[in-house]
Amino acid sequence: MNPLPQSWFAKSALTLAPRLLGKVVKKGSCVGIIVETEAYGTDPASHAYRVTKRSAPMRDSWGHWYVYFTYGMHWCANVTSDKGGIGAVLIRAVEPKGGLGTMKHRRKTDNIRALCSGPAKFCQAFGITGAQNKSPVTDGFARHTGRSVSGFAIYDAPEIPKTRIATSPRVGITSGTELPWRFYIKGNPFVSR
DNA sequence: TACTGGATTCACT
DNA sequence: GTGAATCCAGTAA
Repeated sequence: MNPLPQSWFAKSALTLAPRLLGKVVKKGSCVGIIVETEAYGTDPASHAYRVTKRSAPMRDSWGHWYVYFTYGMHWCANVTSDKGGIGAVLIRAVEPKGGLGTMKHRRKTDNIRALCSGPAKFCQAFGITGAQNKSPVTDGFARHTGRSVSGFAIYDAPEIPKTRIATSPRVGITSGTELPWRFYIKGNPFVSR
């Protein structure tokens, strides 16, 4: 299984979000399949709407992790996208495939369906914090530059057939005029509510 | 410097 | 279905 190359992420967030479904995310012993993503356009609710010091990784690069802290207690992991633009795709849910013991310990639950079925749950289960912010999504990039490998990467996997992908605008976020788009694998029990 | 609000989660009713 | 927990980033003054 090969890490996705940096160039693979040089597409718009709306294009990238459904194509990330089915890809494999690994960090240390933890392994999972991405089953739900979310893409924002120019919604004022999006961190990309106004580039600040915090959201600068979205402007400066693509194919990097953009990890931010929210609600005083949760981390959320995004993959930066949009070559020549500004954007990121939020990883909302992952189907656990490896390192379940570690995930259960971090999440303090034995309920496998509750391990990664939410953006903050995913970060907690995988031990993702601000330390991973701005690190490249691909191990290959790290090797190429000689930087230390983050150990936190997305690996290639067969495309999910479009017929298995569902799309729905996210409700409940009313600050903007444009709703973020949620993509998920139909029937997968690990997607968030 | 102080204040406000948030891409969430979970316990409780 | 509702509300509390919690603290950082952004903004206004």
